[in-house]
Amino acid sequence: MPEQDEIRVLIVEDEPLTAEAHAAYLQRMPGFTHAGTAGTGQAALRQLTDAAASGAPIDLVLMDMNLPDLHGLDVSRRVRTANLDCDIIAITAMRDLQVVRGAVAAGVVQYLIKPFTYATFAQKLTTYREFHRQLGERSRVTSQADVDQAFNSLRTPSPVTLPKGLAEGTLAAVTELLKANSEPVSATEVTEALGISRVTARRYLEHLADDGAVLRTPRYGTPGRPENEYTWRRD
Amino acid sequence: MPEQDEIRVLIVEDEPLTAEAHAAYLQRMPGFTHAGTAGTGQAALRQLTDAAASGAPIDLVLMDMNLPDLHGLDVSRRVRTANLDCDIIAITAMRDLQVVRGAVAAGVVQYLIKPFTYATFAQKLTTYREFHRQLGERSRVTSQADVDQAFNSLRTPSPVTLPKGLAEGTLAAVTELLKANSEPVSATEVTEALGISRVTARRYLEHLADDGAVLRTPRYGTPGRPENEYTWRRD
DNA sequence: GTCGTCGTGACCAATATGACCGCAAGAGTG
DNA sequence: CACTCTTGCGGTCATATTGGTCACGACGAC
Repeated sequence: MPEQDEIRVLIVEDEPLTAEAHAAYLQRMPGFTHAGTAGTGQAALRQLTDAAASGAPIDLVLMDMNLPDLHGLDVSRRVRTANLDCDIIAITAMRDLQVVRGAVAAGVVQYLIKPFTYATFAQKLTTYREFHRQLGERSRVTSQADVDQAFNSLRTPSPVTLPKGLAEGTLAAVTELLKANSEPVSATEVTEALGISRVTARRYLEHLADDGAVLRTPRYGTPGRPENEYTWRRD
Repeated sequence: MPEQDEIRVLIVEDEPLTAEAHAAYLQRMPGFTHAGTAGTGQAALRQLTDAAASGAPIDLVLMDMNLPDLHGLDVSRRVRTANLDCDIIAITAMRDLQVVRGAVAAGVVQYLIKPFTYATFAQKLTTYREFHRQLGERSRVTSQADVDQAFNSLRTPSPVTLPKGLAEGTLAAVTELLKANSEPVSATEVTEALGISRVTARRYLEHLADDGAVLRTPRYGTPGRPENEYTWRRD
């Protein structure tokens, strides 16, 4: 029985086997309910409209861009025009830049490139669930910061790139250490464990925190400036 | 396509003075060109169509949501339907959550709440410029990581500047606690709940009170100096 | 050489602590 | 009953303490 706060998902995919695979992936994700599957753009629009009329609207669409009748972007635009209140995650094998740009313009919240692993899939859905939860628990936003936070929650944590001043090996070592410890780790502990300086340790920890890969929380209670603790977060 | 590296911006705003102010702000931002101003939704759509036809398309629209003829979200949807390739930054005084959700769905890349400072404005535009640059320098995306990075660059939180003596993390924790309790909270309770000292708790509570985010009322009846109570106020 | 990465040390910032001050309740005194 | 004193608790301030921040220099790779 789908609860009220479950996210109802429509899968739009013309290849039956792929659609089934996506549905199987979806079933492993808590908080999501598979509300249906559509093989064409027209069918998707019809199902969305019916669901909205029947009082059990679709919250999220996993939309393949390559459909037999319409392009996924066209379907997305029509969804917007019809004022159907749902979010869209684009799934495509196409790596065309114009499609990515168009997807952003069409209000796509996430973009998955086929083929993808379950881990990637789960990460995107978890990120979306966080976004959905944040917007659901308030009826009004009170400040710019609230809006920024909502937008920010759509970020995917994982892809860690290397800006200037950071080396791959060091980053790997820090990441490894964080993954090994389930307990929060302070910059000083990283310093001691890896034999690098406190400044360097902080450089990498801060970078990971900015990327969303680790959680940064201040620790109080002791005199002096509060110490930041860093925790690796799996989702 | 005669693409320049400058980002061509259309300002959509019915209040002439405000439109002028936005234009002035825009002029201070390097990399952006003020391509025109529209006072109504219809005029905006016309200018966008004309610009696309003339070979100098608009890249970005600063769209006020409150327009005399159409709602900004409607204009956005029509832009999508007309397949006009441009991004939209929403500007609004309305804090309705539905508008925020609708804005995300309509492919709005940033959301500014009026009134805003130049710093906030600049931050949003800088974020967008980064996104635009990332998508511009490649003709094809090569991996999921590339797409994630592009999406993430749209959703980076704004670095808020705090007065001296206050830390972002601590302020967030105090704010969170106040939002959670509908009952008035005393400084002592904040101390116990967060594990911070009374002095620190008071510094943040006073800051929030000065900002108008919380209400400060003295409580009598108990021996000793009257205790200040702080209540989060949701508008 | 030049660029990129890391360490060093001085300086800055955020917090806890504790002594002191101020305010109100309630007891004590006339 | 009125005035004063005691008492208790929160606000205020100065200071110690600790971690964060920044600029620059060292060192290795190309």
